[in-house]
Amino acid sequence: MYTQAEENYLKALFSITLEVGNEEGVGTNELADYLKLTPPTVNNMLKKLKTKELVNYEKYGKITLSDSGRAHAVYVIRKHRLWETFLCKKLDFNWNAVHEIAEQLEHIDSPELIDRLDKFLDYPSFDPHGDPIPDAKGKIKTGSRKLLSELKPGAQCRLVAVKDDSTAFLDYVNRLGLKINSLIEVVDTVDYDHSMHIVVDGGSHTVSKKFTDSIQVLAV
Amino acid sequence: MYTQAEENYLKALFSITLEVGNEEGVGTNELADYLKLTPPTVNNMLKKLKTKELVNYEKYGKITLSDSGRAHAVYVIRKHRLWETFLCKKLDFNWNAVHEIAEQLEHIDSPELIDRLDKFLDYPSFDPHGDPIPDAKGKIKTGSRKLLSELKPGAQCRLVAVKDDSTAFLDYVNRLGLKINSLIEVVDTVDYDHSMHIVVDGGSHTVSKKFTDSIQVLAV
DNA sequence: TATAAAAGTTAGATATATCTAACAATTTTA
DNA sequence: TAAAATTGTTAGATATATCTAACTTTTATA
Repeated sequence: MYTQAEENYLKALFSITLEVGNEEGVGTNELADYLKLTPPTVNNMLKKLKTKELVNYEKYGKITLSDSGRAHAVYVIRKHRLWETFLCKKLDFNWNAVHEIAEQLEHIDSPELIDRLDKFLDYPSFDPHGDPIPDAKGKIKTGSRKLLSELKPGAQCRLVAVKDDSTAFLDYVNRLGLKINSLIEVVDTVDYDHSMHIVVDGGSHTVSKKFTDSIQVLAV
Repeated sequence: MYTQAEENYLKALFSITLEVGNEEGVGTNELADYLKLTPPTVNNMLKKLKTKELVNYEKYGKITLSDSGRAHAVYVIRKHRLWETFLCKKLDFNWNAVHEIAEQLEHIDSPELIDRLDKFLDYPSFDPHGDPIPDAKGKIKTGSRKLLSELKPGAQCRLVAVKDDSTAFLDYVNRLGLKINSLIEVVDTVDYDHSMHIVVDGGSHTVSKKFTDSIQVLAV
């Protein structure tokens, strides 16, 4: 099986590729930066991951995940997001307090445990942050995720994730009554500064472009 | 905090002391045997645990837990047993299938997680094997645990644990309809071979001394 | 295109937790 | 009580995952 360190590298490679849309691969320094490790450490581990055929990598070249590497990365993400969902839905943790615990839980090695947890949570498709949870076959529901700022007047959507972790931002989100899965209606936009009129839970608000850029939604 | 290895040593020391009733302390080889490690490995770790003041230990002497060592050992046992309870009660695992997974989960480091899990499970006092779960203050419900074979006719008790892991035995236990917390009534005993007449769930059975020696109960 | 900057690698050290082989102390027993 | 058996320790090796310092290759730029 895979060590915790190995799983962290696989997950990091998968995430960087997604976030940066980095098709051609990831660099050693970039990965080191992301994992908060030094480049030689990463270089070292890369050799190991290569002999295990989890990554494609040549000296001085870019790093990509192999098929088996990607499959396991997706499984680690599945574990992480299922545990986050458990922590929030069942243990009443606040959704912004679960990440660190899930970082530990995601390395527990028991496929049966994960399948049963999935069932116990009623096969959720999204975690408390609105990120999709890969299913048992590794399939990830993509949907048409957009930023709230991209929507036109008249559009309806549901909040699936936020892209800002600051307390100020999260407090504001809460104050507006926004939660995961909240229905948001775009009433109007202001051309001048791209601020937006939205309706949430019957309440009407005007929010800035800065704000709508940090809200990820799924069109209804 | 404590590493997984350290937690395993602490737990082992606590368990050996309990099981063997070993008041004066544990030997290096004994501990090595229990943990399935070599004596030098244990010797090495002991030095480390001593500098951390988790054990009392002098060269060639017996090993005992310090107060802080014992406190943490109890906490690890609390974590382990709460997770086992979760796996059985919530995820429908069979009670003899949860140990290995709990061995992993017990090392997750988050006191808040454990407190919330405890609450979620409604503050259980016993795990699925009938072993007591230390409470948040480290207090362990002792009760008057006995073997079923020690009881006299007329006595009533509840099953808290079994001392045999064989399939044959467990199948028999199931066939009798015995579960954790089952009420058992001792009707009669046969002097000749110490077999016992018991009533479980309205059903009457005659069981051998060999059997009643493997059933731990708590008097009602 | 030559040089400077950035990115990547190698070599060697450290910490943890384990091992085997050899040796030392303690305990048992003949 | 001396020899044998058991128990415990030391020394040195291995594997994993990390680091720093020094060096090399690639890329950017003047």
